[in-house]
Amino acid sequence: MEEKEISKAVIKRLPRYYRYLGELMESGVERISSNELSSKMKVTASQIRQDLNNFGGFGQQGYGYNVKHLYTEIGKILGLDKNHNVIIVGAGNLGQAIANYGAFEKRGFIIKGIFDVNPRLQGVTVRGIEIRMIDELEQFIKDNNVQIAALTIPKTKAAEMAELLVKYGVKAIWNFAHTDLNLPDDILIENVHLSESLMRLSYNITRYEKERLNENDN
Amino acid sequence: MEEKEISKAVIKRLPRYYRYLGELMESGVERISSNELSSKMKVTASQIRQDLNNFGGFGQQGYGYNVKHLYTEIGKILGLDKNHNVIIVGAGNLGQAIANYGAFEKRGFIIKGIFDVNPRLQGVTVRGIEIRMIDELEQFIKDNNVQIAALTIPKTKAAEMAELLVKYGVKAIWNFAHTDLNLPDDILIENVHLSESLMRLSYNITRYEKERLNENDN
DNA sequence: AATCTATTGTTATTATTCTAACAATTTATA
DNA sequence: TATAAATTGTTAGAATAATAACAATAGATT
Ligand SMILES: NC(=O)c1ccc[n+]([C@@H]2O[C@H](COP(=O)([O-])OP(=O)(O)OC[C@H]3O[C@@H](n4cnc5c(N)ncnc54)[C@H](O)[C@@H]3O)[C@@H](O)[C@H]2O)c1
Ligand SMILES: NC(=O)c1ccc[n+]([C@@H]2O[C@H](COP(=O)([O-])OP(=O)(O)OC[C@H]3O[C@@H](n4cnc5c(N)ncnc54)[C@H](O)[C@@H]3O)[C@@H](O)[C@H]2O)c1
Repeated sequence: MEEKEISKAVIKRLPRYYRYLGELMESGVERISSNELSSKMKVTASQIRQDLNNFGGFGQQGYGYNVKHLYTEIGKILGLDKNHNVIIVGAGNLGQAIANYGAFEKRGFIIKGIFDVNPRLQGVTVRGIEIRMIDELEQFIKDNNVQIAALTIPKTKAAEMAELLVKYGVKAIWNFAHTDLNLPDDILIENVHLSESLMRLSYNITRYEKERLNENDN
Repeated sequence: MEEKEISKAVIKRLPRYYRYLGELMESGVERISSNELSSKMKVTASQIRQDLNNFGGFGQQGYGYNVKHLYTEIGKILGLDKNHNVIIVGAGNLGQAIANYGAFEKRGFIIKGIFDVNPRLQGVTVRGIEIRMIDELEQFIKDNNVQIAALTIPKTKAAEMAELLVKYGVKAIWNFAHTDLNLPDDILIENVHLSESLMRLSYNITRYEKERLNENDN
């Protein structure tokens, strides 16, 4: 029985559905139609139905979707029904900000440890989690079944560290360093390139200013 | 003279071209063909040529692209040749991490001020930048020609604060709160939804594990 | 129980994005 | 200076994604 390949675009939208359904659930809404959801989320109802249908018929004709059920199902699809063990590599500004953010744990992302090379950070704790030195990394990953490593170290060190993490058994890297990691195909990479995001904003500001100038010319 | 609309997909790739060209420039490479760049960046040469051609013919047949020139031109397209005044609203974990990150200034994103509601933070400085209280916000935005606000406050306050920022004259919001902002069409929004990024990783981990199980069944 | 209404699942159509192909043009070589 | 090689800009074609349409079906109404 072969699974139909789900397009990347659909996956990208799933967390947003999940968020909206969670909010609806919290405010006590029991059922919702693709049309109502459409106007809330500002996407077409057609797209909602098609997206959801990739994973099976969660709705009922004439009724709509049961909010709680749909929320749970999307959660399962996203793998949020299971815990994921996470380490943070690089206990600098960003690494500590992430470590301090409690909400990830609620979604099943358990921050097991934080690592750094700076000996002055050894033993310091962030939200009760101890910062450890790199020499403990290998053993720790194996002992704690670490799946995900958040990589928050300078870009010059990132590629090398990523390879080490993979060697030690990490399966997925959440990469904040401004560089592309070249790792085996079975290693999952999710890049968070904040400066690219800021550049897109800058592009749009620039374009918008240009447009306004052109309009004034007419 | 009408400008051809550039597709979102192209804009999303521009910062990555910019990064690669910057690195090539630093390592002294003077010219590059779409084919060479293609193998470095792992995208098709065809796409590179088509992307760049949206903005004009930067290359030369038989020669390729001049790295420095192309880098400069893409910088201009992205609006990186001008400074942008930025404030950070929310001096918590994330807000301070961003404020502490010096590299944005090098690209022309000047962090002018940091704001919070917590009186205990008043006067504290981050990388020399003073944390101010919200009552100074309006005047500060006007005095400093602030274009971009990084929004790093809890999601329950984000929508309200975003409206305030717009009212005071901010043109673009870099939104880290986990919520969609509904603002006038001429206000630019760039969302950084970290938990969505983490959920995508979780989805892929889950799917990959499933695939391996299926393979073993055969 | 029959009919009407709402709303999905699914197929068809349209739009967007990506890749391939190649003529035009420049540089390098003989 | 003529010819060959390299490589772009651009057009054509293929693939992917989004929207629209509608038949099928469940629930509500009479
Ligand atoms: N802070 C931001 O807003 C921001 C924005 C965009 C990108 N980034 C990127 O995120 C990464 C982290 O940024 P930051 O601001 O937290 O930097 P930072 O300098 O505050 O922290 C980096 C930490 O990594 C540690 N480190 C260095 N090499 C290491 C190694 N081999 N193993 C383990 N730890 C190591 C350092 O000791 C330091 O504590 C950088 O690549 C940066 O470019 C950060
Ligand atoms: N830290 C992370 O890793 C992370 C990850 C994902 C999302 N986020 C989101 O980013 C935002 C900030 O996260 P954080 O970890 O920095 O939170 P935080 O609690 O550390 O900081 C929030 C700051 O905002 C201030 N604040 C509250 N209301 C304000 C207002 N009306 N005006 C100005 N300041 C106000 C608070 O005093 C506090 O200093 C939140 O929306 C959070 O959900 C953070």
